[in-house]
Amino acid sequence: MNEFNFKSYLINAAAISEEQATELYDKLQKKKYEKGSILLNKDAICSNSFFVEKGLLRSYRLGDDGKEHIIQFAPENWFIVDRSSVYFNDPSDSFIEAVEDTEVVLLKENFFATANKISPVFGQFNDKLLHNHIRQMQKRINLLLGATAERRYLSFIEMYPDLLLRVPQWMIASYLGITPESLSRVRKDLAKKNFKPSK
Amino acid sequence: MNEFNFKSYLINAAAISEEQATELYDKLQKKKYEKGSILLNKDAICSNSFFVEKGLLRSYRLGDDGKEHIIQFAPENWFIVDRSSVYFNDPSDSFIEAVEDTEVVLLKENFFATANKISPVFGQFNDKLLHNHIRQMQKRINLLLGATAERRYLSFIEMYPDLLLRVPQWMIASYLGITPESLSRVRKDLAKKNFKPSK
DNA sequence: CGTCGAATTGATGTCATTCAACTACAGTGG
DNA sequence: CCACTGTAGTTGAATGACATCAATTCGACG
Repeated sequence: MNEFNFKSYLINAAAISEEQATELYDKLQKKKYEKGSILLNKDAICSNSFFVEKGLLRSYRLGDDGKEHIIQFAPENWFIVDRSSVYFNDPSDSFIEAVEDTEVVLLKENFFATANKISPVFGQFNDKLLHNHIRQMQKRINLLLGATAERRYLSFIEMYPDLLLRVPQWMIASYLGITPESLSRVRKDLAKKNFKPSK
Repeated sequence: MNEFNFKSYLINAAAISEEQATELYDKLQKKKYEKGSILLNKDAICSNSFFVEKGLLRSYRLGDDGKEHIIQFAPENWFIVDRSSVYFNDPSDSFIEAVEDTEVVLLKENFFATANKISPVFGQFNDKLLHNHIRQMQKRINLLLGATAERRYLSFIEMYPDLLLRVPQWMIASYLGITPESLSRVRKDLAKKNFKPSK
């Protein structure tokens, strides 16, 4: 059993009883992916959410300029999914890929909808996830609208300190919307200014 | 009765029966705001959603640089709300302001939750609104990550052609994350390239 | 008619990109 | 075990996109 398994997540974060969580969890499909493998391809219809029990995923898309833009990272205890694709049944415009060897729980598109019939707690919890997602996206928009590369990077460190050590620098740059070269220079400047991300 | 009233919106967009819609609608509070008035202040807790029946609202926040960044426009038939503030009971970090004289329907924070008890259709509809919101935000993030000022502007025209004529240019610039001067130049270039936004 | 904010234009500055070269290092196969 | 290769990261110089600052024009409204 993993340190971060979906069952204890349900109990703790979603306030679901241990019996219900156990019953649900045992029915769910688990899967392992090797580093570098693709969990969702562009143009496919996303029919699962993934809950990460171990490892690290990322979702990204190709911009009109042909460059990768990283949408989200998902380390342990996070969900990742193309919600638009799931909900609207649209072909996805993004990829999901394993950054490390990763173990996930697969949640079919209707997981929360059907679980909601067992207990309304699930519906409420999904609602909470949606709102968290919106809040997080809004923060990101705020940063992209106003902040310099340096402030975006600092805010990234603050929000995802654990990822710093696990994600290659060029992916962080891609997430921030800058080039790897620029990020390298930002880091150099910060070092000069005597900044240490406690690593 | 307005051309765009919440009642017909409920019937058409939310697939709610005419009787239920009528019953609900008559209980709801309506309000008028003059151009320039503030519907929600920063640091206040947002306790309403607003549905615009007539006029135009915008929400915006002040960046760390002290500049306004526009988060959203809401013309007729749109909702506007600081969802994070409503859902998490956080003080809002944004403002909502009337760009034109505007008539709104006020939806208390628990409108959909309580309406859900009348019919699950309301819950489903709110879910749809949340997913639409997420999809729209994702599009915006994609643009901010990759696109030049010009492509952002073109995409704005495509998505909100009606707003072009109603919103002052500096607000569009603010929404796009560029300065009014830059937008002016972008437009000049487009004009030279013989581009006409069919106006 | 005079005032004020919106929009345009020009000159200049700044931040980030681009392109290219170079280093460091991990993985591969001889 | 060592050379070979490819990818990540760094650095420099030139370029480009957008910002800033300042001056001017335009148009709405009292």
